[in-house]
Amino acid sequence: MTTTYTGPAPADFTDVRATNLAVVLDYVRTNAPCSRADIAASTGLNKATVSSLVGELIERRLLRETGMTERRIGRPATMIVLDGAPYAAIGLDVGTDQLTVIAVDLGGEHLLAWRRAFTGRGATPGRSVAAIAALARRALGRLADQGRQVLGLTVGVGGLVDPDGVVRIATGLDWRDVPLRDSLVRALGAPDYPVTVDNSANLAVLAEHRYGPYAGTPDLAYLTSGPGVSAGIVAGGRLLRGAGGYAGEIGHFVVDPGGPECSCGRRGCLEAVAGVGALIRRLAGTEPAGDLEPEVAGIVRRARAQEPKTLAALHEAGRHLGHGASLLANLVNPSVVILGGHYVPLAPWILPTAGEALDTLVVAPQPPGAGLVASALGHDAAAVGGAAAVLDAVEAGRLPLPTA
Amino acid sequence: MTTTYTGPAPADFTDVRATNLAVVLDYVRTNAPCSRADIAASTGLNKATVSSLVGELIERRLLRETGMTERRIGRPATMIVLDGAPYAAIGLDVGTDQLTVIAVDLGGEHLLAWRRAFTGRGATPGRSVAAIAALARRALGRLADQGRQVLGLTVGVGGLVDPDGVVRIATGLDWRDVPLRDSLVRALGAPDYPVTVDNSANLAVLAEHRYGPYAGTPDLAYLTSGPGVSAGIVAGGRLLRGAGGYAGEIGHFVVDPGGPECSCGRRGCLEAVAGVGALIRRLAGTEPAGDLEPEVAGIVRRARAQEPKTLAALHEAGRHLGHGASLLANLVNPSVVILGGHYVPLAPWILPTAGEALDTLVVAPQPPGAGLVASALGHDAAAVGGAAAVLDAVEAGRLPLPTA
DNA sequence: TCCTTTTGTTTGTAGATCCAACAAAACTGT
DNA sequence: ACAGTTTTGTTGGATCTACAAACAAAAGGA
Repeated sequence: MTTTYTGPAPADFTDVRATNLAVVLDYVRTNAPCSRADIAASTGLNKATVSSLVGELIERRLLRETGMTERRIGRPATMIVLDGAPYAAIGLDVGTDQLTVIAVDLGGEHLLAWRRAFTGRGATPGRSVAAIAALARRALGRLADQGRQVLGLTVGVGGLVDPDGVVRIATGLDWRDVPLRDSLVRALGAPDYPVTVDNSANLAVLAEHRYGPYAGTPDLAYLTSGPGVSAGIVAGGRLLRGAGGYAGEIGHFVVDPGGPECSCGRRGCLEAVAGVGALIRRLAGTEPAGDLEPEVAGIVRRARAQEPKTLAALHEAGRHLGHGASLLANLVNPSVVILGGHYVPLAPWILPTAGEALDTLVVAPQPPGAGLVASALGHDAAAVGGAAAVLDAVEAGRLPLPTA
Repeated sequence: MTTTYTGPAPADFTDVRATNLAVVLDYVRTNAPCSRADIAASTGLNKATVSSLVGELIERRLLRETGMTERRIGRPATMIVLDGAPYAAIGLDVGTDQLTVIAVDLGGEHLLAWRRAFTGRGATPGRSVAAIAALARRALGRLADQGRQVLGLTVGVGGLVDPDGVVRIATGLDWRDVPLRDSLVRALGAPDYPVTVDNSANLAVLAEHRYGPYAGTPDLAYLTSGPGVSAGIVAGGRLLRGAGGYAGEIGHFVVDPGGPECSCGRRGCLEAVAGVGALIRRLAGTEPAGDLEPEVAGIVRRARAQEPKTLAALHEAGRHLGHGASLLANLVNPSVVILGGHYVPLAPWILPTAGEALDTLVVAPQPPGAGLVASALGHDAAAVGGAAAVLDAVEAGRLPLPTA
């Protein structure tokens, strides 16, 4: 007899324990090194409870005591830090022209960061999946050599990804309905850690939410461009996924009905007027294929040289991007909209006009410092975000087994 | 010593209890009448635990046993239902031309539904607040006569409302920075139940989420028009508020750059091309002031008579509205976008073109039945949503005191 | 009349937090 | 040098809650 009740889930002692373990873990992550007394005072948990929680986390090798102590009056505190050694979280980003894999420990320290050339478009999905799995296996091997237990692997793809890890549409890769998660699970031999697939922009905003200058801000939006334009949104402290997992599709929002033609058949989509691919097409005259980075570097060079045509194109793209950002700002009201991906090197020329457009189009009163900023995390944001997603899951209660 | 830690909140036994009380309450609400055994079987809670929880809820007069029993083999069950008598939740919507107050019991049964003419524009905010308070007092008096305890009062306003209940901007009322919540609390004599203020569209989508045909769907968007156009979004089962509480501002999204002028100074805002106010201006030729309902009724009459100009205008408004809805669909990916407010009577002529526009503009694969629908809740949605907000708070743990 | 079935309570157990008291380990002052 | 102060972290007991299993209650069926 299957129950069809889908309302709120009942709670239980293990939930209380899991919640409080996560609270302690989160506190140590953001305030390390700290003492048990600090944790108790700041979180409101009882000292005895904190001792018990810290004890369990040490036993599970998530935390570690250091010999460090502060020179103060009173009994010296035994300081607690995250235990960097035993675990690793892996994020892997599938770009059109390269694969990026990043592994971090609990504290966010990079354990490895590899890039590999990759021909996303042109190869069959099967070959691409094999290449992705091969890179993942290499990273897994390295981490196994270090004696680390893998907490999870999250793969980012620029496209529509459903909750089962099937890539519905990824124009940059020419993929349709590719069951990436299942394929990877099979290729990696049905590992015991969770393997998930998500949209790259979703992962990038998770990276910002955990490691960026606005870390912990409950409402963030992230706007990025590979070949297309896509948004990731954190609202109320959680990733906004939507009913099918397809939230954040801003690329085909029409900002300029008379503008250039878009790959979707319409005219003046945000992607077509302010996407990095479109910028390259307009400024370099070449069809953007393969690695976009040198092309972007070329644009930066010409902008630095004050080339009028380049500056004008960037300013106009900025205006349109500000228009797109205003949509996010008005609909979701984030504390800040972060520009990422290839926009970051172009930010000095894009941001002024984009910020101006945003300010005139946003309805709500904006606190000072709100608005539009460039990401400080660099190109690996999506891969880092994949690792962040794994750590989010761990902190949400999926703790690794004790001494497993 | 103020703690500055803002991470996840520690849990406690009382949280477990509150959660499980809410689970039982929610189950009975959606499955009444039901027995203790039903609850245990469906929620997974232990029979003994359910007995304890139901006992407490009966003691607090939120549930009630009925004599009813089912004729089956085995010991007959004592059926449980929501206790309709002791409590009331009040929602009050402030329109430009009328006030609506609704009171419901725990089960959503309407206890009263009053409308009153109201001159929002023109009167000073002080006078308007006095009128709102007067209507609330009348409703409170009626409920007190019935011996009901008030669980809360939520007031909806069409405009930007910050988390403290200050109405930052409400163009329909000509308000700026009106501290409505504080004023009401004072006018009602600092009552012991919570008084809150929220955006009308936010409340309307809460009403849909609780009482509409899509009740319980975790991702919903609501698009409504008074004089302006505004959206309310439920994402991941929770209302999307944003950093400042200003989410859902879709009215000044530019859908037609060459279109008619908008009150905001730009051209072709969604509000200016598809707002009900703009429709009236175009079709009736009159400046929409005061009650919009008869004007809308006039448009419906002319549409029924197949008047070409009216039909064309509605179809065009529908196209633009579909464009606006596509933004919501692409950015937030709700299961469905619900058209509310004055759009409901116009839906037969708006929906076809709007749905068509939406379908061509939405990027994500849509499951059948998704898309655009007209609200089934009627004009009182925002007021009902105010009451729903109160009940949400109760079910989130703010249970009334036992025998208070 | 006895058995079966289902309901709801009772009784005891386990787990987790909290409180208060205490022990431990430093610094401080005479 | 030594007691007093201050802060840390642990220990034992009380409390609260959910759970499991046995049991009592109330019907229908044979």
